[in-house]
Amino acid sequence: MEMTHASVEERPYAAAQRLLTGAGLRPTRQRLHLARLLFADGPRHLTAEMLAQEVYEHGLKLPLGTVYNALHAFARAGLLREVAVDGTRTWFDTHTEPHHHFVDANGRLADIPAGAIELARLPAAPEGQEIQSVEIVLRLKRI
Amino acid sequence: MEMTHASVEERPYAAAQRLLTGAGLRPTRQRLHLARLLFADGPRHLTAEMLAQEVYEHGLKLPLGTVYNALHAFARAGLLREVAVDGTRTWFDTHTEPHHHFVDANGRLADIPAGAIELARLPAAPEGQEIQSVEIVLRLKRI
DNA sequence: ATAGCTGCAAATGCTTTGCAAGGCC
DNA sequence: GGCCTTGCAAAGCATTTGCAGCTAT
Repeated sequence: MEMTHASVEERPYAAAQRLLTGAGLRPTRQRLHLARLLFADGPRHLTAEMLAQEVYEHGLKLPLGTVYNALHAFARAGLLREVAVDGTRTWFDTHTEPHHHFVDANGRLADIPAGAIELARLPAAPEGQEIQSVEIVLRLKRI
Repeated sequence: MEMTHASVEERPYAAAQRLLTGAGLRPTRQRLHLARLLFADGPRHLTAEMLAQEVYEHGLKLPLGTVYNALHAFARAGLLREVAVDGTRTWFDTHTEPHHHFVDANGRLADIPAGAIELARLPAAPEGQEIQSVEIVLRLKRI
């Protein structure tokens, strides 16, 4: 009787469960909620606060600290990527392949489609170092 | 007698004075000090705190708030450029021409020489917007 | 059982702001 | 004199941390 009820509630989390377990993360209730919101649809760009707000709108309330902890755990596990494009807040991107971003006048992010931007030449890295990543940001303004 | 003494002390500030006045900024004592440190030599990348520390080492002590005010005034006047490459602090760059940056493992910035990096293709900006700037960051790691 | 999470609240670090006093034109 | 800037301290924000209690394995 518990079983039946539980399975109805938990089925939607099955994908999230696999995702977390596969990444070596404990599938806690909080993380499952977050993963479901993050990875249900296509690529997303959001801040911890935006995500906490979404959680809240879905009827659960998570402390911001927990949301940060989870997001960092996800990022460490390779499920998310942190993007630093403005000095004030951290964006988390569910799209983890190398790609670049538009930043609009309000500071919102959008992916630049793969292949739409291309480098013709890269400098050599300074002595004793190597290039780890290339990040291109195109800042937009309204016409 | 005042005259002579003053001129000896103020001569080093002549260039800074012209710079500020030319940019429409009042050449206050604090700004002159800062401008002298910032623009004496080649391109520099620093944070408000680093600059305040330098001021202190030169025998004057400026509140951080004043340093921030001055840096923002300089940036508004086009003497500096703010660079957001990490989510925690704001870098100020004395090099105002369009150019790109290396960010090393410690978060320190270095200019990428003009021409060492080149774009082959840019995406179209989304509807109703246009590209204002292109910012490329090459993150480095130690080998 | 136990290593790892969560919740909460306090702490942190950078940056901004308010406002009275001071300085430049 | 009038407006802008400074100094100082307090406030603001996003983020992190400490720690007791909980939970997944």
